[in-house]
Amino acid sequence: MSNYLDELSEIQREAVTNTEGPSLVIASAGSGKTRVLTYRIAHLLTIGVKPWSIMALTFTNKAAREMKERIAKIVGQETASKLWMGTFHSIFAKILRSEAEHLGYDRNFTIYDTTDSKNLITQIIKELKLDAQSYKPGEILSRISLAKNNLITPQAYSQNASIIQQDVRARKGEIHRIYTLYAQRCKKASAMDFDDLLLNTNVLFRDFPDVLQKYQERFRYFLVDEYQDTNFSQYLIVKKLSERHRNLCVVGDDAQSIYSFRGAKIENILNFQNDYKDYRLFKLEQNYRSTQTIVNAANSVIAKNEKQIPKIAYSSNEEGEKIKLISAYTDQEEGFLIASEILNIVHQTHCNYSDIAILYRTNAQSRIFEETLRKRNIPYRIYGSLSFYQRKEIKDLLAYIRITVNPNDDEAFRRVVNYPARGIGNTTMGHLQELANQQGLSLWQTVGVLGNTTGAIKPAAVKKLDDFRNLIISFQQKIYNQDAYEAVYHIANASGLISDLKADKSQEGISRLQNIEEMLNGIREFIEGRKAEGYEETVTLVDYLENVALLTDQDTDKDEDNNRVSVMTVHSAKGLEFDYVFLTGLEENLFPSTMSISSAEDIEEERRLFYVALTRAAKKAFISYAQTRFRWGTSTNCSPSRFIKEIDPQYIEASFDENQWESSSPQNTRQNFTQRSYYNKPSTQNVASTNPKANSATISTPPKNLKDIAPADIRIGMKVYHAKFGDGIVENIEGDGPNRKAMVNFRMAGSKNLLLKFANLKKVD
DNA sequence: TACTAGCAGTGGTTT
DNA sequence: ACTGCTAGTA
Repeated sequence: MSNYLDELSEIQREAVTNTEGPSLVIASAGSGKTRVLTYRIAHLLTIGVKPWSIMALTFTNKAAREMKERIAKIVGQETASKLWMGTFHSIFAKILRSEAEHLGYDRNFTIYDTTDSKNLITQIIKELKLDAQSYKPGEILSRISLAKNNLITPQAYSQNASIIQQDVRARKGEIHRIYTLYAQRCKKASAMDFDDLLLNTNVLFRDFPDVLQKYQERFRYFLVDEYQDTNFSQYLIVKKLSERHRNLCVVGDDAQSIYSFRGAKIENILNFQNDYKDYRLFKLEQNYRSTQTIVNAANSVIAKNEKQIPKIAYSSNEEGEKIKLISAYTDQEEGFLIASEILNIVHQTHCNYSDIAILYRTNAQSRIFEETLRKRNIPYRIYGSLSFYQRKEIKDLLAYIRITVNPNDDEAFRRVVNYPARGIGNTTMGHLQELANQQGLSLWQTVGVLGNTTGAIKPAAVKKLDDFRNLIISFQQKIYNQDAYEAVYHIANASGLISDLKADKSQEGISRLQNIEEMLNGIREFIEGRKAEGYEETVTLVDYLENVALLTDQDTDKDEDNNRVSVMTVHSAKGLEFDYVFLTGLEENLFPSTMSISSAEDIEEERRLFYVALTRAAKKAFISYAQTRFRWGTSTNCSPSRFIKEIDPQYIEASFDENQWESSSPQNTRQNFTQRSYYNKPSTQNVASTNPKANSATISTPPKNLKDIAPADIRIGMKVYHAKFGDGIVENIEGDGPNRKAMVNFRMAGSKNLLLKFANLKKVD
């Protein structure tokens, strides 16, 4: 630990040791940014700064956790765990909870996720009887989000003539009313959405100077990672908090700003010098990660952007291999070719699967890689996409937990009031909502005063609502004296959720029940984790809920078997590195995305995204595109991305030939290529001895055959189930006659993984 | 009120 | 392809 400074280059060391005053670290890709951040914090601790006076803001929970682990190795677990390190959202959620009363919120406020927000907006649009065609919840939400990130309150929104005019021109003149109602409803439900966590922090600091002062005094050193991706709201929080001690170190790279859709302002980093005239600038330009070929290729592309801080990114590593272009007839073939390529790499270099990543622009592309990797027995892990916490049954259970902790949480109320069925239908709920609106109460509070009103809701329905209310009250009595596991176990049973799932004998039902079990296990692990950290009191439901609201799938990384190929979006690959990287789907209208091609600014962002993707690679990059791709149900023709052409050709293995592209017939059918890819790569050792004919024939028409199979016996582990197939692909057929066996690749409902199972075929054509 | 089938709309990246 | 909603039926 004494020689940690020796591991740094001169410029890195300066960035680490110049701890006082404002500093801007421009860190281009692979320049050791994380190392600088961790060592800077370690250095602060070494020179005697108290851990709880350091606030380090990262972009993802994962980044925070990894950094914490690295710091712990230098200064010890004990000290590291006292740092205030996390995402903006999690750090300020923590602060908001302890200051909630100032803002008129319950300490146990709920955090609404995007789905909750959209549901609420849908509800409001209905109540206002607005045209569903022009008012789409997703769009409205992003408009509201944008406003919040720029600290425009509903009131300010309604009074801002130019905003209103813009809305009216877009035939969405009522957005200000939706925004106002939305904010009111959230408040009434004691709920904050993601943007509120930042907005309300700003409100807190604006309206309660003594509170601001308290935190200004407490935190003496600030570090902000990925500064180019902060929005105005985040910018202002940091600015205000650091005003007192002025020890602010921001780290970022304008070339990697890829979150403007979420309000990020690249100007924050470009204009840092305006706010802090006495700032010190550290430019980390040497790339220690990638080969010269990769760095130069990436530079040749990003040079096309107008907006940027001048810098020279260079590599002193070996020249390395050229980028390999992979051209596929279809998206399926793209998957197969990449799988083959991966097997080759592993075979030739003996690297780990975990040194390889497949990156794509949209989550929708993940499915094909899932299937093709599965078929070649290549272990993989998909990040993002449908998160565990997005699944129906998990959301249901979470809703029960939420309403128990915060009964005013209307979205949770609506979700579970009639699940499992309690005879409280739309009619009753419609009346209840109306009453709640009239009286300015939450749904929960409204049920509480129903006895006093003689209204539309019939006594039978009132009784049912009361029963539901009493059920939740009985849960509430458990939350402070039981630990989270016991409480949730009780809730899952007493709510009827478990028996409802048990009654469902289908594949779906079984899988859902397993997910509930998994969640309960997760809670147990959470409790143990807390205790390991030295937390002595009972770990309650409230503790758990606080933790879980801001978790994403990527945070539940179990280290069981880590030797897997990483499969993820380019966005979530930010900050990571791999020896071998596959950039996939490099086609116009996909990467760059359709939505961005009309605006120069958006194209620049896509180009930065491409830059981020390419610079993830340390040793070799592969770029693939398909000539036809299944999108929105049908096959569409695609042309290769402009970004391929923007790479200086000297860095590409086979020079890109447009003619070859044009002349090849896009009419190649699925069957043609499927056979082709199978025959090209006949049974590698990983593929079970398959009959290629059976493969190509069945792959082309999966669902039809599967209908013939049902009901089938499916073996999962040691158990055999009668299952109805939803979707799947017949992988291989063995034997003969009416009772042949099939190896079937199918997806359990709600599960993101494909499972390879055997099924007894009743009848197959 | 609960359940099902059929239909329409949608498809971007994330805390 | 996939979800979420609506209408029709039990």
